[in-house]
Amino acid sequence: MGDKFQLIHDVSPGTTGWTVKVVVAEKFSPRVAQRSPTKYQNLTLMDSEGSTVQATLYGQNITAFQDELLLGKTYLISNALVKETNAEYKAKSGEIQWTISGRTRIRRVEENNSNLLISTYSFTDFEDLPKYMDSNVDISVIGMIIDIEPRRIIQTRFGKECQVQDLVLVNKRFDTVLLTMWETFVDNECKYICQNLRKKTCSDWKAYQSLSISTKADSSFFIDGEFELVEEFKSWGHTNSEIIDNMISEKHYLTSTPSKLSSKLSVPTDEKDFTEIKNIQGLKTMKQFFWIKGKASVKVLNQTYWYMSCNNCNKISSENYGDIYPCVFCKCTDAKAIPRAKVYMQLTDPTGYINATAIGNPAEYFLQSNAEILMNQTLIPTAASMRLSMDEDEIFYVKAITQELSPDCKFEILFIVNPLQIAGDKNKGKAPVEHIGEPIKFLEPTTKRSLFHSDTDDAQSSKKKCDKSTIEITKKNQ
DNA sequence: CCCCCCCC
Repeated sequence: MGDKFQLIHDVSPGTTGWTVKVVVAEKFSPRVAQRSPTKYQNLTLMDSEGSTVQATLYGQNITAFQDELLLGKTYLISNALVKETNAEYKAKSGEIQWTISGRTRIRRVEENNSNLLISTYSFTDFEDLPKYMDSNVDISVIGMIIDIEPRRIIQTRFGKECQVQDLVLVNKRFDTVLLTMWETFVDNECKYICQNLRKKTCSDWKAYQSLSISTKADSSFFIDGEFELVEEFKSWGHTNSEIIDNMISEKHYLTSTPSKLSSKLSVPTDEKDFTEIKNIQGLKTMKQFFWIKGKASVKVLNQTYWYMSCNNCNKISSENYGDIYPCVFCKCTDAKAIPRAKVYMQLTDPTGYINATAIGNPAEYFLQSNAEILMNQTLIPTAASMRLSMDEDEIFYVKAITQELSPDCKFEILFIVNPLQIAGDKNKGKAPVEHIGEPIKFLEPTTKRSLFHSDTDDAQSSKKKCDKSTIEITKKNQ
């Protein structure tokens, strides 16, 4: 890791022009927020000195960046949103968190920093695992996955059905533990692990993973994340492939069955470790279209009237104007970064007002300007530089976006039509009316794909979510 | 058909 970049500690809220080189040290499962339909995903990023910062992705960014931010890989990151963690939730003050979004610039660096990652973890020996039962502390283990059992369905003591799948981990002393993956870990990690195991012949397995594990009070071990340290076991696995092959063919590790310990190991007892079904079902975004006749005006002068966008999909870009780049959202390889107008304004008619956003054409039409001018304008605008309010009524085609668990509606202006233009002239009826009268539309929640890997073909991964796995200690194999 | 920046 070089030193010509800033370190994580150098970056505070308000710091500008920074670039930090980081390794993705942990990548957690995406989750659905408890009190809103928002999906979020936390990452742990580590700089060259081993300092870490929590980075969070939201919504569509989770899938957009799933192949850009890979576990254990190194990146140059700039222009993340840096802020202090919410005082409501943080224990200590001054804790910093980065939000990764479309405007965050991320550049892959071909560096192997797995030694750095390893150096910051202390791994618990398999034989010491029982000590940590009930201790409720975080521990880490490192091992190589040498086998995976078929997935199975179990019933918890609460009668809930869960899908689980057992993995066999081996350490360098050839001790084994059985690691039970639960629920979404079966959908995500196990599927990936299976693929890698299947690809190889028995003597050449190279799907080495380690797992960070935390213990909970009910004696189970939960996996709450994943990291990957390939180098650690690569040569070891190769050197010892015969022994490992033999372990697998003899299935020594199955001489002790999980059921021996299963009475002590269970799914979480704490209700908040389960996601309530009401939080994940019926998460619909309701969209409704309608017309308004009234006036628009800018009430908040000090806003950004443009954003840099992909010329293919209009989504936000972290590139400079004119640059050709691969868009993470539409996957267009030669997208061009161009400015796009936007404006936040107030719509009024005699009965009241709403706040609304316009983007692209309607924004340019209302402001009587264009995106390039808006981009280059440095001062807070005045009525001389753009239109800030309307003198006469115009017609607005508005979309309402209601989030079921959110109290307020958001409005977006899709089209603006000047009544004079359609009054008895040839443009009449040419307003873009294809959405008129469109009934309420229910959309599926976004981002159904597995986050770690792009291979989720079964759609049942929308089932959620005790993102937990237990580890069960088996007898040593020899 | 996109902006905002959301969670523990």
